[in-house]
Amino acid sequence: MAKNQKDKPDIIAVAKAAGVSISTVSRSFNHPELLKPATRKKIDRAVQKLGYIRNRAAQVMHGRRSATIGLVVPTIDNAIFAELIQSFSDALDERDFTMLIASHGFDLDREYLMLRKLLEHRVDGLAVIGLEHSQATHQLIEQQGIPVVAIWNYSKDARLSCVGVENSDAGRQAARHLTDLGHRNIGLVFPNPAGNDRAHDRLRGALAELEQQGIEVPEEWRLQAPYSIAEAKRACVSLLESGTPPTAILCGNDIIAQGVLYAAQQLGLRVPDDLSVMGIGDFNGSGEIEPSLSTVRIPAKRIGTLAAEQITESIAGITEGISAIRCDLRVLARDSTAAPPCG
Amino acid sequence: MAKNQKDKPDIIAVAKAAGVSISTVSRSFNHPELLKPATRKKIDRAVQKLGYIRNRAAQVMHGRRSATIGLVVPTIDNAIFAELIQSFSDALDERDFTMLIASHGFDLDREYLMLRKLLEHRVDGLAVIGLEHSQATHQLIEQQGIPVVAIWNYSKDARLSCVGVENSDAGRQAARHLTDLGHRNIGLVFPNPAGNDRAHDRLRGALAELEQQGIEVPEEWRLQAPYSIAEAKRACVSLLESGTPPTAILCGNDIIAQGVLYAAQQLGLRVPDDLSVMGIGDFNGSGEIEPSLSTVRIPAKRIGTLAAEQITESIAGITEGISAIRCDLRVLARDSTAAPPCG
DNA sequence: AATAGTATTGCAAACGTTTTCATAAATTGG
DNA sequence: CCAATTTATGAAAACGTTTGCAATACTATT
Repeated sequence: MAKNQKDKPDIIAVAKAAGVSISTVSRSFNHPELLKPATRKKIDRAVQKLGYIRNRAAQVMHGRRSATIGLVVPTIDNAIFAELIQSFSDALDERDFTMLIASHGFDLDREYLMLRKLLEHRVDGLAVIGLEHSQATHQLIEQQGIPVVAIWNYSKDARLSCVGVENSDAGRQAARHLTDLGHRNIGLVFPNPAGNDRAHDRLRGALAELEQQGIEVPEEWRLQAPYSIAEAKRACVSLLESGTPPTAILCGNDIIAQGVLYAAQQLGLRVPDDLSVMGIGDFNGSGEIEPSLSTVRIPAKRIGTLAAEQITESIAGITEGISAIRCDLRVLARDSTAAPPCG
Repeated sequence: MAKNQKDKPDIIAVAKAAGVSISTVSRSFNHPELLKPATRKKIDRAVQKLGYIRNRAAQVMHGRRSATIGLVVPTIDNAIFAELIQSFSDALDERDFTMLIASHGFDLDREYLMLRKLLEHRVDGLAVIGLEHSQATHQLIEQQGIPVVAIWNYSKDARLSCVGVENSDAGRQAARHLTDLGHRNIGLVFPNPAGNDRAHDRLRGALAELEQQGIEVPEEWRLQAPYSIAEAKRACVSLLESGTPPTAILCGNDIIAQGVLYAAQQLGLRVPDDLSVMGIGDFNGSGEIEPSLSTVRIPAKRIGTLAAEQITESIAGITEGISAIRCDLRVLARDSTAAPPCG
């Protein structure tokens, strides 16, 4: 028989059933070593019988941790964020935390709202993506004095603790890989950098590297594409069909690169013979595409795990102040890039 | 200056600052229409000034909704679950709920633990994937009398409210598509069905359809692959290299299909001329792969949205009892399937 | 101007825990 | 066998809200 909403057993019911006081029951959960084994057993049996489940809300009210962490991401439905979220969640889980998650669709004003929402639930810590946030967000964090970790982007003098990679470096390395192969005519397909410091930094890094080598990228070779294979593919087709296509395309992430790869295939261009395609990210499956995608590996799993460690330690008071952890990048030269066609 | 953890302003501080009673402040949040506009303004200003954020935990203690829903999935890092999670989360968000999420890695015993964990946080409702769960899980749900929705799989006489598709039908339709094209030699690559009723049902449906048509699938053409492009690709290479490969491969989901596609490409097999590949799911990007993947479309977004509606309505008491919502499937015949090579 | 409503606001109990302090029980040493 | 510890348990305050009920301040009617 399904019980009615209201008659959820509470600690008092357990105490009665076990024939002990409330405090004793509470202790059996929080400091079991203080109880006589016999008492503990009595309580365990009562808990079992009644199907009692602790009420975290009541604990929180007493000033205890909520044992929850809030994560706010631009979007969940994104190969590499999904990988990150998974590892972050797993690592939290090992530490007995639960994850509250919210997404804002790359809108930093909505991000602020989501943070507030999570704060209402009294999360013990907060994780956000990237280091660029609205003024209101920074103020909120400052004011609440709650542990926060920024994931994905790294900067040695960040305002927030962070765990991530130097995205400008990712862009630089990707560009460098192409120029090392001899490319001088390079197209750029990146996401909209507004409110997305990862994309912004990558693009900046790539352009810096190219400029340093005296390479200029004409306006018509710079495309903007959202995070979508379909749209990247579509956007790219026109670029490749134009009279003078580049010999290589550098993409802001592997999803875009995948779209570009398919666009090339559709147009009958051979990769890498006719066109080199370079990604950033090394998403799940990037190594299995045919031709396998050259990319700059960003260790999503590792970042997620480290971020979880950082935030929980910060909550436990083990870590003090701001810490910045940089994860290494490395170019994975696979089969989608090669020297440009003889020229 | 970052405030100390402890001096978070509470409703009392706000009341003092606004020069009103605690109850009035509380009302300004929960029944603003009862307040004189002037009073409301005073309170708003005080809230603003102090940076007050409501404490949901205290509300929960008073018997109010926590405004949270717990979602337990096998894994977050999975193209189609990610899409589902996103739409579920978005729909919840519109209804002012927050999502707690946990994953169990296809281990139904861990699923039970996760549910308990979420219950400790007093979620107002619970969502799980599929209709197959451990005995303990069913008992827990029964006993707690909490609204639950099972997502992804549909059955007209399910023990739980559900929103999903008839997975056996998905398998059947996929098989049917191949046989309609004339295939009789069909390989099967599916995930491990243990604790995964979606995969199990699809496989069952496919086999039923094939059997009905007098087609038998030899043991060596039945492969098991996890949810991974890389592993599916690897597993499939050996099958395709064997002396007598099938003319078509039916895959348990689009990720596996993608792996199979790449395996074929790697081996120089032309799809669909030499080999047809059929997926199930219609993941993001499946239509853009070259060749575009034929598949059975499962409307993940729609399912997520409906599930969110169902669970929130059930919490609000609008819906009573068990309801089962079936979403339609349809075959998307794209470029990865064609008639078998002349035989 | 007095009365009857009605619109606002305040008081205090209740929600389910944890924890400090106090007390009772058990153990130890002499 | 008693005093002195040490161990195990209980009583009650506190946490930050919401809400039923009571009180007060208006408004509209006569």
